[in-house]
Amino acid sequence: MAPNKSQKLTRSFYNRDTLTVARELIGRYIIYRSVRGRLSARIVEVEAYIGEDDPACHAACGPTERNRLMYGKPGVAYIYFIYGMYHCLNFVTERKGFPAAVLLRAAEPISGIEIVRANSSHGAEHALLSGPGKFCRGFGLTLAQNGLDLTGTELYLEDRCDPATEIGVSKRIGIRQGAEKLWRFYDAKSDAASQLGHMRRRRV
DNA sequence: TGAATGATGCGCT
DNA sequence: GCGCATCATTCAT
Repeated sequence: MAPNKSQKLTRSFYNRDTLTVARELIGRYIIYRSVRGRLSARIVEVEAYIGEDDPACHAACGPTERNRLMYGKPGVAYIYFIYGMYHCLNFVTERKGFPAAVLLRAAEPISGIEIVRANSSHGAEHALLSGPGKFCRGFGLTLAQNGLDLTGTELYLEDRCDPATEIGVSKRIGIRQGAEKLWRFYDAKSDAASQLGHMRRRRV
């Protein structure tokens, strides 16, 4: 059998229930063909933000210029600027008109690690992309990439998956409203996924 | 080992 | 003017 040529996830993948998409994103590979070279990483932590009824969702107060991509077609990158210095990357999900997205919170660097390290400046390899702000910093993603179509060639997810042996579920991190929803998914065995409190791993 | 805090700029009420 | 889907550093225990 010929080796599998890795395929891109299509728009129909994103055009589904957001929690399903979020769960299925764990273990997938994200590819970014940056001007500095090709970067890839394995996704290990995500969070879902779903609709105007979700008080933590950027669309909670209805459509604005900032969140308009969330109302658009699925399979698009929604990137926003936060806390004066960080960017966060989301994948828009569900049908056009319904605002929802999955926030990428952490990944394991796979290739282009030297570029990630140069963007990040310091830290252990497994920690380079372990956080939504750190991921965008390491990959070099900014508002300039906001709105990129994930079915294009610059930024996309591969169909290929290295599934987690154990997927954890928890409350979302860093929010106040809607904090009780268990809409965070992570690879429980990954060093790059942020662990919480008592689950924190011991040093080796 | 964990809690508190400063950095820093923009969107929105 | 306030609060924010963060992070690194400082401080307390």
